[in-house]
Parts: sequence; C-alpha cells; structure tokens
Amino acid sequence: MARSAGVSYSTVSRVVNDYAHVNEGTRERVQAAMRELGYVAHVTARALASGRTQAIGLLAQEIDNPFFSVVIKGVDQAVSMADYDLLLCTTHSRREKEAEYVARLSHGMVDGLLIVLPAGLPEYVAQLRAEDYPFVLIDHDSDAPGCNVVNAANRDGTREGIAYLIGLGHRRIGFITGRQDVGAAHERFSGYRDALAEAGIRADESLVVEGDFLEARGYEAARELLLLPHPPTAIFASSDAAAFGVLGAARDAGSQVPRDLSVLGFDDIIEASYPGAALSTVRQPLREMGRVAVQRLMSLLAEPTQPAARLVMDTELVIRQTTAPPTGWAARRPR
Amino acid sequence: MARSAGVSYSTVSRVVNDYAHVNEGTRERVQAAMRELGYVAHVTARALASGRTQAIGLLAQEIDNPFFSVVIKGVDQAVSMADYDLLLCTTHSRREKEAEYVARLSHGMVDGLLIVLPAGLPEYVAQLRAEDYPFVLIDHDSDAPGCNVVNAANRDGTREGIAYLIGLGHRRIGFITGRQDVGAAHERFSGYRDALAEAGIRADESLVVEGDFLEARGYEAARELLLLPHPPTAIFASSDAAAFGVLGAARDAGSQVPRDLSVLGFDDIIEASYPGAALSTVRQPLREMGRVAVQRLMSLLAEPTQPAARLVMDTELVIRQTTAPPTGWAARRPR
DNA sequence: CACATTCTTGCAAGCGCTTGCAAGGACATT
DNA sequence: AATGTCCTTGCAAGCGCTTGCAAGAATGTG
Repeated sequence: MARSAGVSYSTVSRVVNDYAHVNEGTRERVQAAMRELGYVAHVTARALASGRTQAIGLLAQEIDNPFFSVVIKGVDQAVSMADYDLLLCTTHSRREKEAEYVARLSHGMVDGLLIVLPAGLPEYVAQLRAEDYPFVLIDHDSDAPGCNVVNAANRDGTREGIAYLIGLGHRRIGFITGRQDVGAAHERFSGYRDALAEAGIRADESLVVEGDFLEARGYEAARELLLLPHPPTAIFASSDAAAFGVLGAARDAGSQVPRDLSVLGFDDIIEASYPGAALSTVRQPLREMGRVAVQRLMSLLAEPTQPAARLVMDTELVIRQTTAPPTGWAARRPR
Repeated sequence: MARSAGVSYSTVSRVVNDYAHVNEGTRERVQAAMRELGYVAHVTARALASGRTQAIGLLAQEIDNPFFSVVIKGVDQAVSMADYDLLLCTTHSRREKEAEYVARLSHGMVDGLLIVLPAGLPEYVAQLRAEDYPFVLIDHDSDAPGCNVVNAANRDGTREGIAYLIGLGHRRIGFITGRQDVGAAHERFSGYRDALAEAGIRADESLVVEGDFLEARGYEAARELLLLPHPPTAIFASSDAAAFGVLGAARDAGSQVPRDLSVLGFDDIIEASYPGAALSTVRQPLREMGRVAVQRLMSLLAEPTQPAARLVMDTELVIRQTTAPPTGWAARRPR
C-alpha cells in the first residue's frame, strides 16, 4: 500500500484516522503518497477491525409513500451532515422482514438503527436493548419501555384541530380513524374525544367510521357519514390521503366544501398545499422528525447507555380552504 | 460460536452459505444450533473475507425531488427482489461529493453502483472501468464510451410530443429548455428541432427560451414567450415542473389553457395527473428505468466483463387537458 | 480384501485495517 | 552527564468469516 511513503501500515492508518502523535512531516509524506496512489481505505476492512461502520440503517415500509419519503428526506439530510452513510431498507410492509433486517443490520452492518413506524417491534426489541444497540423509533405511538422514540403530538394536534372546528361552530363532527394497528391512529382518536369532552359535546358513535389512512377508504367512510340521517357538518380524517377521499365523496354527493361540509386532514403532505386541494390540516413535522431522530441516534452512538427518551414534536394547525363555519351559523349566532 | 453444534467454524460457514458436500445430518444440527443461539452472521466480516457485500450503492443528488424519488423507488423494489441491500447516498448536488462517494463505495462497501444523473463522471469513470467495477448510469445522455446506461428516449419522445402539437394545428411552438449541463436537455431540444424540420416548419429562435427544469424559471420563460409580438400557440416545457410554471404564467397573463395556449410537459410526475393540473406530457418510465438498471447491474455482477450496453426506454405521450388545437384552427381547416 | 473414488470436515491462511504495547529517539530536568 | 518524559513509530495480534488444501471416513470396484 502506501508504504511507498516509507512508513509502516500502522502509521498510514493513524494518518487516515487523524490520530494525534504523528509527526507533521510523516503525516504530510503519507498524505502525499496517498494522493499520488489514489489510496482509498477499504471500508469493510476498517469496519471489521474498528467495530464501527460509520453508517446508520433506516428501516421503513416503503419509500414512495409521501409520509415515509418526507421522513427519509429529513433523515438523509441529517445523516449526511453528520458524515455518516445511510443504508436504506424497505420491508415493503412484510412484517417478518423487519426483524430479519434488524438482526442483519445490527450485526456489524451499521452502527445504529432508525425504524420508521415499526410493525414487528416485540420480536426484536428485547435483543436490541440487551445489547445496548443504539436505535430510535420514529412515529411509534404504542408503549415501548426503554425505547427512544420520536413522534408527533398526535393527540394534542388532533384535539387542537377538532377544537378549531368546534370554535367555528361545528357540533356534529365526523371522525375517520386510521389503521387500527398503528398507535398514532389511537392517539388521534383520543384527541378527538378529548376535544369533544372539553367542549361538552356528547360523542355520537355513529359519527366515527373506521379508515386505514388511505384515500379509497376515506371516500367510502365519508359516503357513509354523508348518508347519515343527520350527517356531520365537518369531517376530520386521520390522514391527508383519507381527507382527499372525503373531498371526492363530498364532490360526488354534491356537497360543496367548505360551504356544506368542512374537511380537516392530518399530516400536511405536499399535495395538501396544492392550489386545487388547499386542504386544511394538522401539520406533522415529518422532516424535522427525521432530523431529530438522527440527532438522537448520534447522541446514543456517543453514549449508548443514556436513559431512553421520548420526543414529542408539536404539530401545527394549517388552515386552508376546506374549513369554514357551518352554514347558517353566522346568522344563528348572536353578535 | 455455533460450534456448540460440535463442528468446526468452517462447517458452520458452509452451512450458512448453502454449500454442497455437507452431510445432511450435520447441516440440520448446525441449523438447529444457529436457531437456538440466534446466530446471525456478521455481515462485515463476511464481506471482508468473501469480497462481496451483497449490497449495491445508489448515488443520486436528492431523494425528495419527484424525478429521483420515482427512480429510487424502482431501484429499491428491484434490489430487494434480488435479495441485495441498498446503500443510498445523496450528493445534495455537491459535485465533488460524487467522486468521493464512488471511491468509497467501490472499495468494498458495495458490489456495484447505480448512478442517477451523474454530474462528475469524468473524474472517476476511468478508474471504475479500469477495475472492471460494475456500474450502471441512469439518465445519462452524454457520451460515455464503454458505460452501461439506462435512459429514456428523450429525443424521440420530444419529437413525438412536438409532432402531436403540430398535428393539432400548432405552427408556432415555444420551447423551454432544460438545464444545459444535463445531456437529456440537449436531446429533448434536438427532438424539437427534428419534429419542426420534419413538418417543414422553419425554426424561430425567438421561440426557444432557456430554462432549468424548475417551475420558477418555467414561469419566467413562459412570460417572455407570451409577451412576444407574435406569441406561440403552444409551449413545450422540458419538464413537468417547468410546465407548471408555464401554466401559472398563462393564468397570470389571462390566457386560458388549452383554449389560448397549449402546454405540454415532459416526465409525467405524479402531480401532472392530479385533476387540478391534468397536464399533457411525455411520460418517462422512471420506475421502470430504475428497475431495468438494477437488472443490468445484476447481470454485470454475474459477468463483469460483458460489453457495455445503452438501454433506451420508450416514452409515452400522455394527453390530458392542457393541449388542444389552436383557436380558429377548426374553422380555418377545410373539412 | 486391497485399492480407487467420492464425501465430509477441519486446518490454517488470509481479507485490509485498527490498536495496545513497547521500544527507540528527542528533549527537558537536575 | 544521567535520568525521566513525552513523541513517534513499528510490531503483531486480532476483527469474524471464507475457502483452498488435505486428511480421514465412507463407499464403490475388480
């Protein structure tokens, strides 16, 4: 190798790794030789010897879903800032793949792990914790004792959104849930109940319809709600995608949004801000969540045994053009 | 390790790697022990010893840009099908990062490389080729002798698009170019000239405005065109994003699309299909390009010295609602 | 039954780099 | 001038796995 600089292998290694206690002259000689020979350290060998790969793994279900892609974007940025590489693994929603990847990745492939919306957590969390392997969960809303978690304030955000609708004058507010196996879905529902309770509105079970975060189901659910004998004046969908489904159902049912029906989503995916949609929604800071998760992971990498923390990021109510006071409200309201 | 099965390390390795010449009984014993002990091979060590990492690297400029993200999606799918891992590196458009990543990745980090829209190719291509390192370029439209390339039929696709506009009756067709440092931009421009020439229409230089694929510049360019003494009746933008800029400029200038102005884009990003936009465009099969590139890479992995090939994927003209015959055309045309 | 073949399996030499240890040299201190 | 310190640098032992080689076991052949 670069022992054409007339030094031993160890010294080259020390130069490459920027060790102290290397003579300035030697260092320069080695660097010159490296440049000349175009020497590039063998990443794998280095990883094996040092035990560190300088890479972190990101485990997600999909890459193109607008939810994941924004989180990934944030992660990517932060990882590259920190001078790490990113190994991206997608499970394509195949639950069993998750534990498999975790095992592989945590065994010398990457130094730490970021898991977005874990689906098979119980299968491997004990192992990871026992080894003090650094990992951070993103958007995990179930209980996971001793895990570092980053998520949005699903409950508070939803509560704020519903409270806003109530403030506009709505009393019958439909709720389309998210996928039941996702913790965030439950949190959002709790936020809905909380807001109703705080306003002293009796919860009407017929106004709650199960959804799955997707547009198609959102459409169906909205149809059901709109066909009710006493339909809601506003509908909250647990995701923007579902909210788009609601918008479609409203259009097809001939109700004008927001005149006849207010629609509020959750997420603030990029499409929500397009002029054609202008969806009012509860913004979840996905990119920041990715970034923060990386920061947390970096901190764990430096100090693996620190106590676990749960980071809850504030949401933001984004009011666009799909929400308004219910018809007749202004008239009815004394002022 | 799993020598609790009473066999040597080599045998374990042979079982893990599915070698022939392992006694069935031994194999089962080892597998049982592995399961029991939860043995997971150390990826890095294995890579160092075998020289193969079972991972491929994907180098792109960004991840969230709709162009890249779709390609990445295709790559991701194909890679996971092939049972490889994906190491994703983003240069964030910092040109010098590219060669750096290539060097690192090709030195033991991954078995092969996919480079989307290479920007600093000359800096490392010689090295890669000298080492017979397997790599495939995606959307590289300049000449790169001896390189495996996958891209869209930028020239033919554009020609077809322009020919379609001509067929509608347009004679003055504006053209907004892409970024000049991207080969595809030149190809698309050539397609434009070809189509005009074939139809016997004299090229009018004032109808060609430089753009950069982005929406903002598309808006500006369209303004320029619309302010011309004899403005075009149709504008082709070298990307959908730019086409959206054109749409905006048309709106602000009070011209109705497609009545007063036809707009044709290139790419068919997801936004183009949204009802609010309904942009006519030349579809580039980005996902398929990603997939095909992986297949090609896998083939190179198996046989690194095979002759290089250039795969040109057909585009498809997608007609939505931003293109129509120019006003007065039907009247003027005898029928 | 002796010998040739084919299976199985262990041995040990790496893969290319990191790093603890110790030795040699330079410099400072008394 | 002798001794103590601190700098530098090389040595060599790994990191955990793969794999060519060869030996021993099992099976086949005449």
